[in-house]
Amino acid sequence: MTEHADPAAHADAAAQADPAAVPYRPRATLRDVAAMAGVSMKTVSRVVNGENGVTPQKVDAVRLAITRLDYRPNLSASALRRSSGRTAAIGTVLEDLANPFSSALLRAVEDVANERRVLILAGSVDEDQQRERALVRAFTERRVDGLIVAPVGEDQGYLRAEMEAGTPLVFVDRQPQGLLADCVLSDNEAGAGQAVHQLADVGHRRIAYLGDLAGIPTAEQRFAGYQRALLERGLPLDPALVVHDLHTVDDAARATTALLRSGGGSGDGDGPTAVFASQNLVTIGAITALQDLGLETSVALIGFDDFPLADLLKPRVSVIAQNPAEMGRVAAELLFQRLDGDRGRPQRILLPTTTVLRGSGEIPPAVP
Amino acid sequence: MTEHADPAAHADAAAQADPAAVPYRPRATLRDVAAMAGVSMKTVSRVVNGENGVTPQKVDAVRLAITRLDYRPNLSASALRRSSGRTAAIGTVLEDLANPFSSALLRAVEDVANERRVLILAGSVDEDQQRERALVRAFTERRVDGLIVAPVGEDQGYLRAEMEAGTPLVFVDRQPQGLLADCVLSDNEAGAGQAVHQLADVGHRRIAYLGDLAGIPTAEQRFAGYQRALLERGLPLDPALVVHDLHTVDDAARATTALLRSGGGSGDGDGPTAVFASQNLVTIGAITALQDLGLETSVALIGFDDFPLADLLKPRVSVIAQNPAEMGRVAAELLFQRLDGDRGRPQRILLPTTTVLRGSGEIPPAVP
DNA sequence: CTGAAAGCGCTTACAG
DNA sequence: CTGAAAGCGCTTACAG
Repeated sequence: MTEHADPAAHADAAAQADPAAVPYRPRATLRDVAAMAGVSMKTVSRVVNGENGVTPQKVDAVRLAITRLDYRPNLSASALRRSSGRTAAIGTVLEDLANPFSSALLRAVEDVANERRVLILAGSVDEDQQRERALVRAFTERRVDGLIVAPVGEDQGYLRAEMEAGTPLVFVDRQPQGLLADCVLSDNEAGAGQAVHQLADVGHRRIAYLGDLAGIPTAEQRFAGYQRALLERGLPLDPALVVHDLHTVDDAARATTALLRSGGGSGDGDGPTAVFASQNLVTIGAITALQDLGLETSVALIGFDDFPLADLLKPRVSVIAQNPAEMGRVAAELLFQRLDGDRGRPQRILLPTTTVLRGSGEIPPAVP
Repeated sequence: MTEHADPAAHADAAAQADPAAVPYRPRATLRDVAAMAGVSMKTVSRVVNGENGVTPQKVDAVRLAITRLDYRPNLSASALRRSSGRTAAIGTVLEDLANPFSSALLRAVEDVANERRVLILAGSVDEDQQRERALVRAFTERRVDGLIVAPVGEDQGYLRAEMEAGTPLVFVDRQPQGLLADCVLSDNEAGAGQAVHQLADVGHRRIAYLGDLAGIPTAEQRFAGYQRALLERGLPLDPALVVHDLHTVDDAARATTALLRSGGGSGDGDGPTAVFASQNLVTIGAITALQDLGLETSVALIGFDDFPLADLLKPRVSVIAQNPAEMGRVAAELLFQRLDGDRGRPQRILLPTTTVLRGSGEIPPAVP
């Protein structure tokens, strides 16, 4: 207010208050603490690291100096010199930190790491091999203690050098290619099979498959499960009911609409009477299309992967649920087991999926 | 297989293949590269950092050695010695990495940071002040270049030392207390006002407020907006229509049920004819309750904060949408602006909310 | 254009 | 119980 009344005074005040003129206060170092406490750096180091064999008086003097100087140890410097070299940080490379699957997984990793006071570096790859490699490199250049990776590239052989250097590595969601390493996966094939069996149990014989990009290993496994279950049920595999390469909600909605228009969902044409959507976004696209066509209560639907609010929709959406949090937890525990020295052969852990019947997967085919 | 036939052979094979017997290959250092290339460490350093003034022959020799040794520079060591001290990593302290708001925000921060080849350390506080401080401390001990914090504690004064040491700090979602610093917030009060005005426009006079823990600043601001809008509309503030301290879906569902049973949602009692749910989980709880009571098409509802699938529910759910991605982007850009030397006075950026009318917010009160 | 010496902040490996 | 010297992997500040 005063400043506006008197520009000159304002300028002066600003110059004086100009934060750029105030140099940053340098951080106190171990040496500063030692000087203030009147002891050697080694003694301060002992106190900071909780080693014993320091007289109480010196401990107090050091503690006081630490408080007064607001000393924060530099963990990078400490890790550099330490024989273990541990940085107490791990890197997590995921598909997209914003999607529910990745973020639930990340959160579970965090919870396990947190118990050990280990921090998380995280990044998204967006289905881009270059990003995967760039992130891994960036993490290793910072000497993370371990890596959890949801691989997207076609070859993870480039990680061999890291493994040989002793950096534990656990893959999640998708199996690594060209490298033998720990991994934690959903049992995609069995899960897809469960969906088909459920739909067949209700009486469906024309079950559509809506799948993600055919090159993705998880998509392939789910399609394999679909095929195998049809076989087990003695149902024909009708190519007209199979659509691959759907990667967005819109893709899936369009494909669903086309499929149902071709035969009607009433069972009286050659269209499907039930739909298995092999992935989250595809499921949502299918729901959108079913709603638009007014067929949501007459065509059965089971989606792979659960999603929030699935039980608030009408009908409630039945799903084959994965457990990303469990995947993250198991992966992190395996990683720390390796960090603790376990050098047994690489493990491949398959996590079971859960069939969650809420309504849409129980709709029977219309009786002609 | 053979191993099972001959346990001794197996043991032998295991001993020979025992990975614990294989020592990890130590990582190559600058010194190793220099030795192999026949140059000094300084020359290697120049090549690694892309400085010029090195003869092409030496550059080639160094590059060759780097490739052959699979050399990865140690960025921690480099940062320790560098005058800037930059670690090319920032810390992000959020409410819960698994919730959609936090994860969308984090992802946006990542995208901005990624352009500058800066990495993200991230952690969840779960509404716990201790965790907030512990995470901040852990991040600063690793000398992150900057901090983005969604504060939960009642006082952020403890961060003053960090700011004075030159670590830029940007708060998101909630305003810091006891510290003047940059922050990026949703305009909660105006957003809540928009909701009430919309409902009043449709004819509602009895609008319930379902709120989060009363101590949370954002909840307070939303309640303030609710009150102010009622005043502007000349509507009475009926304490019977106000419920605070809802923090879970179940809390909210119970409160909604109680509220509607008390007067019926039909407008003929003294219950509400419309509901303003001030937070995501509360909105979902309210929807659950409305559906259970069969009132979802007769009681109007507007939720604060958008959520996935809101437009697949019946009726579609109207919301006051925040923009967590924009919040993250703006916060990150502000942070990097500070890192680039901007030492202007702290900014407080208010992000506008958007009213998204999808159906539930347009339901008129029943005519008695 | 190139490199030897010193030092970032800390811990190790000793010696007293 | 305590501390002086050396060194982790790198860059700085020089000197040639």
